[in-house]
Amino acid sequence: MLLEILSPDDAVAAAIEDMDGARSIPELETRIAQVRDEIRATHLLYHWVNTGGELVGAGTYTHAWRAHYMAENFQAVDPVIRAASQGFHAFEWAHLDWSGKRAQKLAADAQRFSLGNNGLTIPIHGPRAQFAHLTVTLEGSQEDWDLFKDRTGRALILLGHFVNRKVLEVCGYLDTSEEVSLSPRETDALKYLAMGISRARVADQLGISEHTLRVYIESARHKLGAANTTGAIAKAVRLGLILT
Amino acid sequence: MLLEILSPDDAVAAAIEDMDGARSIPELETRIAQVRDEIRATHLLYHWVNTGGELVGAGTYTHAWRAHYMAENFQAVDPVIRAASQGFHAFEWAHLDWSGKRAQKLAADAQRFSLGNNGLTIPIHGPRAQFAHLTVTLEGSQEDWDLFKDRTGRALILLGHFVNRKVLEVCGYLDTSEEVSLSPRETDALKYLAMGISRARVADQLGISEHTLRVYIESARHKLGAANTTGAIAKAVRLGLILT
DNA sequence: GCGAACCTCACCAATATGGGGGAGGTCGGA
DNA sequence: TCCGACCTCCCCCATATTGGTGAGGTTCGC
Repeated sequence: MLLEILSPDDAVAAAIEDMDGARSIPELETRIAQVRDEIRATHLLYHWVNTGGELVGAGTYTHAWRAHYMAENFQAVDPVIRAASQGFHAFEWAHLDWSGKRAQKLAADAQRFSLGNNGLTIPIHGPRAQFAHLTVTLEGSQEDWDLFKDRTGRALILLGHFVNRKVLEVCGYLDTSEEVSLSPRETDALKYLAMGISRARVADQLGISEHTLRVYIESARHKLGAANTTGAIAKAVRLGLILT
Repeated sequence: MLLEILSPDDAVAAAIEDMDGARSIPELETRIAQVRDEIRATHLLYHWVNTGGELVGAGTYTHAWRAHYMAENFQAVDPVIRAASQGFHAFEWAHLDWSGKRAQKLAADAQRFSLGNNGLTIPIHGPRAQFAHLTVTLEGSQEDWDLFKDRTGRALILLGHFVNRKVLEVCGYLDTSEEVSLSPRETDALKYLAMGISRARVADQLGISEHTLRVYIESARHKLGAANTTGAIAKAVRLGLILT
């Protein structure tokens, strides 16, 4: 019930406050391990999926499992990642579709590495298409799992929010030099092109010539540091510069 | 302090639970009005900014103000919308840059419509580039505002999460027929093109011919229902089908 | 065993894009 | 008052893209 969110395990409350003091990912990892111990979970993991570069995560999964997960390229077939990227609600692993061959291998390997037979994942979406998740697992009976969820499930939504907030701070994701400012016409140009409208029709719609439209496209493309229009539009969408 | 999140105003707690019973946007609006009354704010508003179509919002702003805001196209220059779309942390209106001429008119008009001289906005990012925010305002002194923030600020983060969750349910945003499944090669093709790499180099990188690459591009474009490659890539980025 | 999905490759012609170059007018902030 | 940013428009030429068409092989789930 929603009320449980607001009266969570005191240990979680204290740990969330402690989270704010972390100054690096390793410090965050230490605190996440403490929360895991205090809520008596098997594992607790924060994972920022689409950094576009180095892996950003903090949690109690072993290095052996992380290495194995990467080596097998499990992320490409992980039902958890897929569900989290397309969802907003927290969900249980048991409710996912594990029928694929590679998904079954992932499940079997996860069991072999003792990740826990019960899992709950909270999707986290941030600005500029940032996508992460907070996952908690528990090795135990269905009864234990149900009690565990009732006790901590909702507070973990808040934990996820603050962990992500802290990660964004620590990584300097928000005070970025990537910030680009497009003029209103440049924004319009990209927005309509992103809708798949031809240049001729966009020019028509904006009441300008195709030559003029091209000036806006080229200018925006340079501001975004993109090699071509396609790359510029992909970047603008990801940065949230064009809202559609 | 973080601890206050976990022990919020009892009225807010009850209202959050009540939120889950809403079955439509108007019912949600009724409940948001109740929360506004219980926390003694001037206004409380949920606004889904990029629906790509009809306005989705629920809150206590007057219809006169909403009509005026749209007529003046204030969204294009609203520092609140800009800061929320690029951020993750809750922020106060006073901390924004209102120096622009149009931003100043927005601020003046907002005051004339009695929106409240103090405002706090909580950005909300959902799946598939969904972007919304929960805003609370209070007409009052700095002292009143500081006390108000301390009392309710953190609980509103949770309120925002659940209001958005309920809106997504009510609108059927998550059980969408927009769900598209791209094959691994189609995904790779779009991903590299989105990075601004030329078709020749993408083909090179994937170890296939340009003809083959083109088959993947065309196939993905049709799956996405896009008129051209640019539109297809914009849609794939927005839907979170290509993670970069 | 069969069928759908995926992966692979090729061609022609018309249209679109991009790299360069040129130009002038308006508005708002310092 | 001046300057930078924005808005507007044009040209040439080389390259890339797109709308069509054709084809064959492999894998996996029912």
